[in-house]
Amino acid sequence: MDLKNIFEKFSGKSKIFRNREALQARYHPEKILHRDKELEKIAAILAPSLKGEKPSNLFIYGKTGTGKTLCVLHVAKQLEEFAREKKGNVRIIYVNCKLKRVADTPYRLLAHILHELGQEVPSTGLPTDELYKAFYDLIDRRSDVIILILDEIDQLVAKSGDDILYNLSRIDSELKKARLSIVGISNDLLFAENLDPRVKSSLSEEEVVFPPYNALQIKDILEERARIAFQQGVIGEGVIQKIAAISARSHGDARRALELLRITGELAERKDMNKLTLELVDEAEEKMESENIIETIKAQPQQYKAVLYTTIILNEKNMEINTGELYNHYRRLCSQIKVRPLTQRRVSDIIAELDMQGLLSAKTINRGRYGRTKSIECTIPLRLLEHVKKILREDLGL
DNA sequence: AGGTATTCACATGAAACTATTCTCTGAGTTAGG
DNA sequence: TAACTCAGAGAATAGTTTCATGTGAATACCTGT
Repeated sequence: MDLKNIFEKFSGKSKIFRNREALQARYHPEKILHRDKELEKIAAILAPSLKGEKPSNLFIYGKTGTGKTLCVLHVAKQLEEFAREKKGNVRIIYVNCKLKRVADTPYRLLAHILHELGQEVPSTGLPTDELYKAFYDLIDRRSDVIILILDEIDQLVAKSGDDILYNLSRIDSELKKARLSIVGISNDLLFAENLDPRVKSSLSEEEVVFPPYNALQIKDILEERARIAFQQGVIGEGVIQKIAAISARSHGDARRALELLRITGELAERKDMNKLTLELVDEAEEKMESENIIETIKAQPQQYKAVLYTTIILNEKNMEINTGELYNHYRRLCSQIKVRPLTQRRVSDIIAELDMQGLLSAKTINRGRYGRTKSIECTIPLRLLEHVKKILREDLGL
């Protein structure tokens, strides 16, 4: 294989891409399409900060890939710039609560915020109260309006409860000079339902809901980005429509649509073609799915892999799998690979988690006199099964 | 036949435990004056 | 005597285990006809 060829292909000017960045999730386009209403509403809600008043707390709902984060950051950025020109004191802190080991617990969230504000704090060892105090002292030194954006806040609450939100909203009322308002962003539309009523009422003073994009809107977005990302004329007839249709079918996720477009482009490039075709879209869709599955499997902890492997094996034998059966075989596997088996209680949870991740499907069924179990099925597509088994065997040391 | 009561095989929940990582504190130790 | 070392107490967190309680329909068991 001539590596030089490959490097040349990638370093030289691409026949396909002009600016690949434009299709990446973190890319911030200048124009945000089909979100005028939402942008205006958010801006209107946050605007009082320019006068040094505290904006209402704001809650933003919408499924993944509906542009929530993008819009909020867009408004925030402009607000901050505007405030700087007018010598206002608006500070914006953006935190993504989902990031593992960054901001997914109260302590870490506060540590992260303090870090953003320029104060370093040890990663563990201190009582959380100390951090609340540090945060309080730090922001109350100046009479700023602070807008705290908590992205994927549902993840945080799911993991560590809503105490943090309560405490944060209380901090505001204790501040003497500064003002703190909170913008929460959530993928889960029902998120606020099981929140402490006090937190709920104080946090969702205002709400903005982001509806999913429809196929036409996604088409516009794709076209806009494609104009930046691709060389002229490389996109074949109907390619964009097709991608838009695919993603509209699955709740209008623009992020996935853009990813699909990018992968299609990459396939074209790798195959040294000079046009994106409909067939490539199909191929890209399949590739995207495969990659996602393989990645999530590789990222599983060992015990999860063991559970998954047993289900695959049992599933292949066409046996009806329930929790008990699975657990017995799992134990056998554990002794084979010399791993201490977990309790059934725990395995039951692991099954539920694998179900959530879509690697298998588990339905609880009642068989009356014969008890109650989960009927477990492996949902990994057949074409990947051999590959997956190989990976699992290797990782488990079989 | 119709109506209860049981029973199975787990599910689901809550609390307690274990291990790891890291800070803080104060007692004891050391080196220099 | 000031600086340093080091063990022990506390925290936060993840991942479990232990203990306790819940579930819902297929059966077993009555009951009166």
